[in-house]
Order: sequence, then structure tokens, then C-alpha cells
Amino acid sequence: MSQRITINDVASAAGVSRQTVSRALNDKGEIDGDTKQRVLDAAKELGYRPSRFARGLVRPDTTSIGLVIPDLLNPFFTEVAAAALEAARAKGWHVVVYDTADSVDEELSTLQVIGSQVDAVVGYFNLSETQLDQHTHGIPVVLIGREHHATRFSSIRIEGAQGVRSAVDHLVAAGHRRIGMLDHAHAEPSDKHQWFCDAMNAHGLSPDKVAGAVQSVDGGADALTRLLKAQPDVTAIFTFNDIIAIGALRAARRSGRDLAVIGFDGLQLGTVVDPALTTVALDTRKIGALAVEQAARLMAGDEPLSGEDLVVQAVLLLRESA
Amino acid sequence: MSQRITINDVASAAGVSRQTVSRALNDKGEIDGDTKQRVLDAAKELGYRPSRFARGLVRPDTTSIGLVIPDLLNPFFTEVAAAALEAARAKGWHVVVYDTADSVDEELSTLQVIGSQVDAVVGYFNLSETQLDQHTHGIPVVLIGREHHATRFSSIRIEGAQGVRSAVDHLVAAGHRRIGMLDHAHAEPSDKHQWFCDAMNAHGLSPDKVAGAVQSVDGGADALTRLLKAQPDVTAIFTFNDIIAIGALRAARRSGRDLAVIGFDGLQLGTVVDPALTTVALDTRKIGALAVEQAARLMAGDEPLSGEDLVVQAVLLLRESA
DNA sequence: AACGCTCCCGTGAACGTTCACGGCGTGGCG
DNA sequence: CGCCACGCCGTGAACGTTCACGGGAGCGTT
Repeated sequence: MSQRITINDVASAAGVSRQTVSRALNDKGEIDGDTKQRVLDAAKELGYRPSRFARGLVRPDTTSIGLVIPDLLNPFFTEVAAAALEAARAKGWHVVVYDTADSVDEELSTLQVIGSQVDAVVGYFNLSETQLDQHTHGIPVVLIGREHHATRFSSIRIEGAQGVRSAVDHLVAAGHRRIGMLDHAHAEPSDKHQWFCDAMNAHGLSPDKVAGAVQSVDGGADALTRLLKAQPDVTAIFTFNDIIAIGALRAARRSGRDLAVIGFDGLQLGTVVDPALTTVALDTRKIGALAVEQAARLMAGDEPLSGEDLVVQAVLLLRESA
Repeated sequence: MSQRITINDVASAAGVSRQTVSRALNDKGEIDGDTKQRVLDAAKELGYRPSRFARGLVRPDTTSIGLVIPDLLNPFFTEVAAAALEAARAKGWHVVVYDTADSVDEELSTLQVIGSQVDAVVGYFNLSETQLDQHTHGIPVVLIGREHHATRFSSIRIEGAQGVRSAVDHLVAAGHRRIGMLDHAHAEPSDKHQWFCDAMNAHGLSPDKVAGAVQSVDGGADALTRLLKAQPDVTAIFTFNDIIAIGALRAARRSGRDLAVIGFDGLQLGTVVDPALTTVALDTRKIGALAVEQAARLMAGDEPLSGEDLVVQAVLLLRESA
């Protein structure tokens, strides 16, 4: 029936041996021109396709890593993914991409199947470390934006306190005193909110004008109008991410208000809106490259990067919106 | 030295046989609880990691496809990729993503290495079919937005004439007569330019107001100012893609001009700008899903999709910019 | 004529895992 | 006591390819 066509089938069809077929297909030399052509014809005729597994077994020269992303359509993750892809290509690696839709179930089912396909995993997870450990079949794991404990794991740390501080400094220097924030809509406040509070306190300002926003453009617009209704005297805002900031920007312009806006992420996207978005930027290329580099060290058993080498600093990126 | 740790190493370390180790690691049953734990400990101790090749050889149950994209940072391709990822996940497939940076060299080097890693290839190529045939090691290939000839290949066709026609109809109905176009900057005009000309001619309008634009926001802004300088009486424009359209929109607003703009692609991104971009939309989800489905049929040897089932129709998507 | 070299080509072995089978001990039942 | 069933474990074989080696034919040189 639908048996697989092996190199032996091609060999007997062409009247030669395995090895000769192998030589013909891999441009090895030590083969006559005519025989080579005959073998190639036979292979095409039979629809022969070498088994990547058998080849990988005997010549284990290709490594591939899994890249786990919560939502590829979110431009931030797209940028990280593109950076990781580029870094991996430079090493000659293959990257298998998984989109978990920010769901723990999807993460689990991804992990289930990932172990037997890749040599290391890099990305974003909501799963607990215990669960990661359990389902990951012993391969190296690099967590982005999250702490780790087991030695098999490693993590890229995102450090934003200074960047947010600069943003608030900038707003204060421009004369703003009543500065609000649009945080995410989850139950517990984000890291960014904490950084914002610290920065405000350092200026003796009270960080009490906060609203939660769904992570979308409309969510940002919505949250801004709510915040403005409750706190009409706000003159500037800082947001959880650029997407929300863009929504806020739109809402402000539509209501004819002059409002300074600073986002977070540093997306390219921020340059297409008008005014271009001032933002606390993360170097997504660095994040991707670091993650891949760290995976490389973990796999090779080299001294892994650590401490300061593994943190990505957020920095204020001045454009037009503040 | 840096020899690979095999199942046999674990076996002798735990004082059992291969098979028992295999059972322990795969939750197979037929194994004592204590022995299982001992094996697991030994495996962790040694840092054992099963070879995906050996496993794949004996149990060939996982299929994976290659997705080749010219530029992941271009939101259009991101959307296609996300759709393909989703469709593949539904089938339990793995997707290896390659970004070729729109370069023929990168396409070649990608192909070089792709054959031994995936069971089918889906995506965008500039390479000639002969070259594809040569470097693709006999695996099925699905070309997006491009014709094919060999039977091993298949292609998803993008049909935009009607959509562009609707766009021009819409502009004409709104009273516009002097309608320009911002095409891409390549030597030969694009398909979209042809469609545009046909639509204009159908209205007895002359499609002579055309400028070439680099595919970026700035490129679009730039091209628009050039076009407006040469043709000051233009009241509406159609663009090669949404990115260019967004640039044009910005340039128009900054110069205080009231200009109707219609883009092409239907990106989500078009909703974040203000005014939201009216555009001739392509169903990226359908493109991705179709490509994966077709790859599935090719691999299974089933009757492949053909004719009308393989075309994606562009349709006018009215938002605010026209 | 013997030797060596080059050009082709074929044969065992190995890669690391799982499958199919068989075996051994223990306990229960007739 | 004999038999079978069951739980646990080990041994050959197989998956499909490449590597290392060996060998024969043809030709030129000594």
C-alpha cells in the first residue's frame, strides 16, 4: 500500500546500490555522469523523498529551536520573533514557531509536542516552572521577561524602572503635573504601574489617576475617555503599551484635547501614527538575539550569560506625542 | 568527550535495559513505580535528552511544514503567517518559519536547508520554478500569489480586479474624477496597477497620474508629495498597499489637503490610523488556511483543490478615508 | 608483465529509538 | 500440586540514511 519509498527502491529501480543513489542526490562526486542522471530520473519517477529523520540520525548537524509566542499579531511579539528568526538564521538554526494565543491550555499542548521536535525552547510562558519542567522533556528553556530557578532554565530580564523614570522626568520638565496612567485591565497592577508610581513619588506627585485598559486600540481610546471624565484636569498620560497609547492618542485628538502621551514598547508602529508616539522603548532585536544566544550556550554547555548581560533596559524614545 | 548521552547510558546507570527506560520516559505502563523513579532520576542526572531523529524514524507521526515569508515585519505577511500557524496547529503540524528578507540569495540558502527538515513548503518566492524544482528535493510546494506549472507545485491565486474596480467605482460615485495611484517602485508595473487602469478606463477616465513608492510609510508620504507636485489637481488616490496608503494619508493631512485614499491589503493596522483607512481587502486568514489545506492534500496524495477554490478575491472595505 | 593510480561502485556497520515478542517470578485458583 | 494469569522486564529486529572501507576495471608507467 502506501509504503514509504526508500533509497533502496530507487537503487533497485536504477540498478545500482544505496550508496550510489546517496551520492547522486547529494552531489558527492565519485559517480559517473550517466549513472547519476539515471538515478535522478528514477528518483523523480518514483517520487522519492529522503527521510529527514534517517538523515538527521546519522548526520546530526541541524539544530532547531522552538519559539513560543502568545500572540503573533501583536506587533511587539512580531518584532521579537523577527529578531529571533534573524539571530537563529545567523547560526544556521531552524525555528519552529508556536502561537499559544496567551492560553495556558495551548501552552501545555504545545509543550506536549515540542519536546520531540526541537533542541531548545525560547519564549513567553504563563505556566509555572514546575509544569514547564514536567512537560519539557529535559531540553533547555529560555524564559523571556520572567524569573527562573532551575539551572536548565534561563531568563531574559526586562528592566524598565529607569526608562519610565525618564519618561516622567520628561513630562515634568515640560511642565506637566497632573499625569495619569492607563494600565492593563488585569486584577493586579503591572510592573509598569509600579515603576510609574516610583517615578511620580520621586517628584512628589501622586500617581492616583489610573484607569485599566483592554489591550487594543479601542481599549485605549475607551480608557482614556473614562479617565478624562473622572479626572478632567489630566494633561499627560503614560500607558501600559503602545497599542493602548495609540488609542488614547486618537481619543484625545477626536475630543480636541491637547494631551501628552507616552507609550511603552517602542514599536515601529508608533511612527505611523500622527503625531508619532513618544514611548519607553524596549530593544526587541536585542531581546530576540539574547534569547537565541542564551539558548546556544545552554545547549553547548558553555558558560551561560548571566547578571547584567541578560537584562534589557527600557529607554525613553522621544518622538512627537510628548 | 562531548559524546551524546543515549538511552543505553541511562539504562546502565539505572541498572535496567533500554526498553525499561523507554517505558519510564513515555509513561507506557508495564513498569514498577520504584524502577520508573530510579530511571527518571538517572535520566535527569545525566541530562539525557532523547534524539528526535531516532524517535521520528521509528514512529513517523509528526509532520512539519516550512513557511517562507519575505518580511515578517510587514503586517500583511504577519497576518498570513498567523493564519497559517493556526491552520497548521489545527492539524497538529509544526511550522518552521523562514524570513527571506525578500532576497533571492536568502531564498536559495533557505531552500538548501529546508528539504531535509520539512515535509512541504508554503510561501512566497521570487525564484523561478526551475530553481525551485532543483533545490527543493522533491517535496510539495505551495506558491502564494503566483502561478505554477509543475504538478508537484500548487498555487493560491490572488484575484483583485473586481475589488479594485469597486474602489474606483466608489471614488467616482463620490464625485472624484482625477484619481491618482501610488504603485510600487519596481521597474515593471504591478498587477494592481493593471487592475487600476482597467477600472479607470471603464469609466472613461485616464489613469495617467501614477508615482512609484518605496514600500514604507515614509515612502508613501514621499511619493504622494511628488505626485501632488506634478499633478496638483488630484483629489483621490489608490495605493499599492496599506503601508504606502498610511504614509500618503499622513502627508496629505500635514499639507492640509483633503484627499480620499484607498489602500490595498486590508490590514488591521488600517484601523489604528485616523481617519481609518478604506482599503481593498484580502482575507489573510483564508490565504493562510488555503495554503495549509493545499499542502495537506498534496502530501496525502488527495485530489488537490483547484480552480475557483484556490482564488482569494479582494473586496472593497469601506472605512473612513474614502 | 607487474605495479600503481584513478575512477566508479558496492557492502557492512552505525546512528538512537520503539515495536514485537518472549521470559521469569509471584500469586491465585481449581 | 499443577496450571494459568499477570506484572514486570529484557532481547532481537527494524526504521532509512550516511560513513568507512574495500574492490574491480581501465590505463599508463617502469
